[in-house]
Amino acid sequence: MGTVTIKDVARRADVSLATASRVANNTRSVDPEIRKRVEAAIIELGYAPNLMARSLRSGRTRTIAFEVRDITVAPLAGLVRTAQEVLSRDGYALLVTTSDADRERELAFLKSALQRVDGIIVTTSADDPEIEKALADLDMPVVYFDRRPVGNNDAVLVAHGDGIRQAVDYLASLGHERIGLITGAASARPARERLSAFEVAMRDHGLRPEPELVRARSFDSDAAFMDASGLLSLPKPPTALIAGGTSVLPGIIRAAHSRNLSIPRDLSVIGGADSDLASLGTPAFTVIRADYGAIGRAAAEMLLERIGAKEPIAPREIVFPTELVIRESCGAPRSP
Amino acid sequence: MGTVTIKDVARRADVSLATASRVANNTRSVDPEIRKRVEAAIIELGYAPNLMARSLRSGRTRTIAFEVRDITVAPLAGLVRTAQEVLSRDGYALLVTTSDADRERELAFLKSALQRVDGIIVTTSADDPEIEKALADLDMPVVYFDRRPVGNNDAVLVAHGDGIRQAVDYLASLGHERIGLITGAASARPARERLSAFEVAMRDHGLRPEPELVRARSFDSDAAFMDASGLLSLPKPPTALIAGGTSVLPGIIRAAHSRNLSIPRDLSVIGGADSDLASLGTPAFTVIRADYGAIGRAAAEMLLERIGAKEPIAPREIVFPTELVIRESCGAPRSP
DNA sequence: TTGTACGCGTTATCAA
DNA sequence: TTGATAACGCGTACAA
Repeated sequence: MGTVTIKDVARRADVSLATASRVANNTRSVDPEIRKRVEAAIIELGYAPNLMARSLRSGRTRTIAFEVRDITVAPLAGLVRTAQEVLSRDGYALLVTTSDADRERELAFLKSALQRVDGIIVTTSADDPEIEKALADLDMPVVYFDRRPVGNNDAVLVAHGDGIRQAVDYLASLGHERIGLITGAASARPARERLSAFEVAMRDHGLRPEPELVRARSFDSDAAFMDASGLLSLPKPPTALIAGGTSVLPGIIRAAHSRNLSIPRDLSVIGGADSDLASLGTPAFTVIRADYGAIGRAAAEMLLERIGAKEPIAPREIVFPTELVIRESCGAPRSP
Repeated sequence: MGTVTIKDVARRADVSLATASRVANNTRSVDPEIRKRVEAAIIELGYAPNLMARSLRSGRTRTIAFEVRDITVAPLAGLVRTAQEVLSRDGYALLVTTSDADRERELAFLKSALQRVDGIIVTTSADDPEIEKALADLDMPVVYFDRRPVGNNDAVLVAHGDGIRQAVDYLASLGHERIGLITGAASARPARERLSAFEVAMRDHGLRPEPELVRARSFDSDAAFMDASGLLSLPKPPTALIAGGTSVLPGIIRAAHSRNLSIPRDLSVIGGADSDLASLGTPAFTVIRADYGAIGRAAAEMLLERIGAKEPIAPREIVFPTELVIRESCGAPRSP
């Protein structure tokens, strides 16, 4: 099909290029009758503005980039899904990159994004001065997920600390004293929040947070398996384990199975996010839940607001609550 | 930062615009010394070509669109993940859309993609003349997932039929005769393949595929729950259930739980894809597995080949095998 | 209110 | 081999 341009529309409606453009963009006022004529031409010819030409002119691309650590992690996929719903409603396309938290790939992505998008949503939350600088240099709106915003930007955050507190409260109420925590590296906010909340919550219950019962290394399932195995083979193993991250629960379950430990009889377990495995596994797992769909929506909405704003907007942070969904994976500690 | 254009490079190197462009694009031959000078200027100024201008000129965007039914379905997310790895290696960005198999959204997406991308990967596999037409009209390379290609295009397919055959063979070998199948609507190839393979496989074992034991409605987990509940409340319920789709297994498990049926004692179950729930649930579930990562890679590679091809390429289809991973969710049928 | 003309940054064509 | 120049399609400043 020979592409139809605004020129064709103008010719067909027998008006100038400029007038046709004005009608197409609803800018300035145009004589009602002429407007009718142009609109008819647009429809007849099936005119659609050339996005690249428009972007070149305006500097806007109507595209958003979403940098996600790993799209196969269900809550993150949920984030992408709802963000995309919101964005497409406003005619924005969504560019997705899985970075695997790899610095080089993140930097390459940011570089390529610069020209392609009007704004960015970032989920990789490790602190890294170089990446922070790259993001700051971008000079475009950024929404941070689970990370303090850099520069004049927004953030959507999960109250991971509250989640851990809820979990510790619950376990303590069941009588647990040796509680273990497995989470990601402390260089990222989610793990950091969990670690410090863990410590405070334990103390509040008059318990000593034993350093040997805490592992903060990786959100990866295999790493969690090894961490859990290590904890469970301690001379004095924990009686309860909290998963500080989505993929940690599978690792803990594998470790428990491999040692023939029964949950919750031998070990109480709290998952870091809800999932099919958590709700339908045996036992059904008590989990720390957050509404990732709502977070994705909020991130997209904040970004669009900021992109469309005439006046500068002060940095905003929205903290989303966690909820402890109590199921059957926790019981009283086994008598020593 | 004041954008640096090729004009600036030309001025700095004291050459014409054209020459600078030639060096930047490595097109035509350029005097070695001049080339040196221009390259130096490019580096000094930190020149990066403007993608929009380049796209406007060339008609290429170095972007691929990936239309996925639901990004939160793990195997599909895996597809996106590996496809993106391959694409980004070649400098391509990836536009992702979750369509929810909604016709309107798919059509809108295709329309918006037309201008934004050089090629498309499509996973929604329902037959729909209007969408097929839209895809054909697109006049750009398309790779179809789990669907016969339309026009001069490629497809990556899962051997769903083989998977069902493997499942039926296995269940028959355990002595099952009343085997049920729950899968999606037959308007999509994956379900269609499963249904016909099911019928053939059953007959091959001298069994009658009872229509009342087959449900082909939706891949959705809630729908699967209702379908499974219906089957299990039949006067003569099935002794084994095959999940023909990723999200069907959770539905079946819920239905079994709600009726206090024990797997595999009261009911044998085979999952439609591997997952945390399948491998770590109780019992561990026998599943039909496929390598979705490999499929995503293949799809991306075929698309890039076709985009870069000078000569027309004949339509290709790659069929990926399934493997029955035997675990503990199947046993002999309960004596009637 | 309308039209003319320019520039956004590239790449490609055509002479020199 | 190099350089001037014309598009690509659009939006808008400026003039009418």
